Amino acid sequence: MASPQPTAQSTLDNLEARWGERWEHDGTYRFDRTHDRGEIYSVDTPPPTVSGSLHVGHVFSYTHTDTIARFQRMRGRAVFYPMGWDDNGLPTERRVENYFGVRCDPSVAYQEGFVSPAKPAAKRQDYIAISRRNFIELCERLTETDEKVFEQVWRLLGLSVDWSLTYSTVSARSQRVSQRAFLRNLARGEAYSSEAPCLWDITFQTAVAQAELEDRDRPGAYHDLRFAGTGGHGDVVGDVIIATTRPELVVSCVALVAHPDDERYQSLFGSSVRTPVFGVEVPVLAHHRAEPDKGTGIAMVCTFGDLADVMWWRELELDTRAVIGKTGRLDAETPSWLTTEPAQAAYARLAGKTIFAAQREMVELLRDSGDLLGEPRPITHAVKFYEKGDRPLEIVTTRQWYIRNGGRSPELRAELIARGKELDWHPDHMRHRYENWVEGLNGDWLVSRQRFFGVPIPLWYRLDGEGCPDYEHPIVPDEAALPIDPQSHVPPGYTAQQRDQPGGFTGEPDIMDTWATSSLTPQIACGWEDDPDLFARTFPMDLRPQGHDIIRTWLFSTVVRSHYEYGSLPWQHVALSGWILDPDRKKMAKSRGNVVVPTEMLEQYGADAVRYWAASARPGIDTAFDPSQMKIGRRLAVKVLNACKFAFGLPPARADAAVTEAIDRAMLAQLATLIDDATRAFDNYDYARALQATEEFFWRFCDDYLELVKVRAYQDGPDSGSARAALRIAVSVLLRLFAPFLPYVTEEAWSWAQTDDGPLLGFTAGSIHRASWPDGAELRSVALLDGDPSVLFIAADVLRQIRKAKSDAKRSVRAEATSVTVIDSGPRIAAVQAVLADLRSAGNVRQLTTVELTNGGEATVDVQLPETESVAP
RNA sequence: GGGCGCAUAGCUCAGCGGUAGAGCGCUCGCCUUACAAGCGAGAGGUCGCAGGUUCGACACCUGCUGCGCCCACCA
Repeated sequence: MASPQPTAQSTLDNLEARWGERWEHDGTYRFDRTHDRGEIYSVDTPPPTVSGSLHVGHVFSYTHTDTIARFQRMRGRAVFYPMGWDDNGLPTERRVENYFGVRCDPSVAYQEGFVSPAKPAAKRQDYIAISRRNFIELCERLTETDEKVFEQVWRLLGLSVDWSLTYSTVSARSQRVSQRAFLRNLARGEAYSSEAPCLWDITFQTAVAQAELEDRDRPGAYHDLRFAGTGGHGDVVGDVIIATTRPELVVSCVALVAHPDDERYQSLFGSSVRTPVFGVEVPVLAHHRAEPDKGTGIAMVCTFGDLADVMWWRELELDTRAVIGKTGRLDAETPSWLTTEPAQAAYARLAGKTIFAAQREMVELLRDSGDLLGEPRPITHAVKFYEKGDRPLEIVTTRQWYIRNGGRSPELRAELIARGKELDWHPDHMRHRYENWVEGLNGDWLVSRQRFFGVPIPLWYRLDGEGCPDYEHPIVPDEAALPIDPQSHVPPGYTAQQRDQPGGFTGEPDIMDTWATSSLTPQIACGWEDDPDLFARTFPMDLRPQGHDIIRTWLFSTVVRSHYEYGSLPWQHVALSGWILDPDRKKMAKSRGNVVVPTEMLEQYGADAVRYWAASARPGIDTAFDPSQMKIGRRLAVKVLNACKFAFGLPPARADAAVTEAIDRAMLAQLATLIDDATRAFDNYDYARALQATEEFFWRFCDDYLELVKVRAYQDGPDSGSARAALRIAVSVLLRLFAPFLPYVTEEAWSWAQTDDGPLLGFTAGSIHRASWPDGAELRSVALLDGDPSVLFIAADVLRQIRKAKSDAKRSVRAEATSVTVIDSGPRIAAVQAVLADLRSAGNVRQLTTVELTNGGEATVDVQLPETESVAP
């Protein structure tokens, strides 16, 4: 065994910088693409959104993935572990706007060499309007610097990614993949465009998808409104009272709907009533989705107040009377269906107003007309919001692009649920969220966004003689020409002069939703079409790590795209990480202001310590941010260095030294079991259990085994070789078991060995992270372990009794015991006999005797300490 | 309304048919030739509640309670 190097250190100082540089230089984590698919382990790393800074939650979940990647690498797999940057989409746009004080206005001309203001304007409305091209240039500039910062954090944390594989979702290659996949969806009829009501965010001026919605409780009020009967269907027809939270939408009312079995409204079905204030005649209809318990049991259907309205509008084939536009204001022009002078006058008071203002005005109108019964009754109700927005969504009819996802097809839905069942979920119960989501889909996936920074939808439309686009037959680019921007590229067979001219063409203005591109990360990372050889070796991938909050978005959409393109899953395993909660158990989020900056944490505790904290959390479990766990991790890391310093400081073992002593063999037998446990846990993606088992063994190893054999290993006796050989094996194995969690200290200690013992038991040259994962069966076979593991437990028990006696007497642990008598059953006495010398030296016992119990009796350890001399009070 | 998860020591969490575990915190000790940023010892729990299965239940089953999350067309 080598003597300790002069550089051997027992602190964590500077390990990250030193080894980080070395790993980069040696290409320790470089992917070797010469392997076949079966020898490769490929990871579909989540590309973090590059719009600000990483936070503790990132550090947490990416560590989980890294432990698995490191385990697989040590198991001999060629690990394909890329990093991606999600620098495409709304978060980036927002950050660029605020960072530079600009906003994108497609009507503004491009400005060569645009320089942003030194300091952004204080108010959003004062931001400088710039062209789309200028805006995108700023997006690219900012994401580039953000990505450098992110990479530094990941390197410091010790992620074993191959940085040569890095991709970004807005790169030309990603755009090509995204557009190609979309065009193939289109060609197969999986993508289509449609003019239809969709959820619209009036702040961001874009349509949003079902997966991006969230409910928020908002105050509202029921307004009881009277609809006047029109008569003409018999004298029983009278007034109808409806309750609504959206009185401003009375002008958009197209029907009243009640349940077919609701006795209160039976006589009204088939008749019509007049809307208050406007006097528009609307039918009273029956539909089974109306709920007698809600409001007055009869609903005002408007185009469109909520998704229920859309459903009734579609199923009952109602008129369309929309007045709310994309800006969230009521149309300035008087709607055509208001034919009477009083109705037009009333609308004039609403025209052009925001929804909020229009509601106040409308309530006044209703009050004046006497159609508002009583006062509005305040309630709290759930309202749909875009998850990134802060104003309620409206429903606006627009032309949008969709990808079929089963929302309108039970057959497709069943196929996608079946895909979910094929997938190995870690933890398993997370599969319910997937099934829940797919079963609850109520429409196809809306992928077009009316934004600027993203992947353009690669289509043009022919314009007829009047300049109207032919949306049914888009002009499709050749795949070889991708990526294209229909706003600047000209379709084949046209000239630039024909853009937006009658008889010419127009480019699709929309971009794709960010999920439409990130749903293709396996294709992007694995080089779909661009590098068929790489693709064949890495796809379908092995692992998708991600947060459980994006099952409905990222996970599901990736499954959809792969299902279409390959008829298979994109990966076999998905590992879900939980969230980091602050100490109050709230989700840590930038908006809450409770975010801890990862770099500070890494500097304060060290990367290994932070990784220890992260890896202690069971897969999928939300975990409180807890610096005390990092302190424990730091302690563990220091302890590993110190234990190794001790082991390497011993005189070298002879090359042929055999493990002969019972206690040494017992320790190795336990070690073999530990290897089995840790390996099984890792194979099941339970890194936390592997860490816990290893850590538990390690502390016992230090406290008991090391103490027991220390003296024997130091001295040059006939049985010293056994202890030294066993220690060497144990240190080598433990370092490797810890390596996925504590890459820095294990690498440091591994470097002290300086020799190459061969792959099985000892140390191998080069990085520990390229060493082979230990194998319990091999350890047993090579070390010929017929050892009885209980010998170590029994010896540790007796040692504990000796320590307790000294502790009770307030003596030092090293204080001499004049005599110790172990009284116990036969087998245990035999074990004690086998380790007598070690027990005597570890306990500093002058005379150790054993007494075998017969006929029951109590097992005890009797410890005699010398009389104390004068003890000062 | 539907689904999922959780409930074990003061705190954070393991365990899971066979006499309740770890770390932190707390108490009392100890300079011990790897480690005082360390080491040793100790106190502390009717394992949410109620039934059931079993020779035996913290663990398995049923119901309940509380907390959290996911989903839902929320007039």
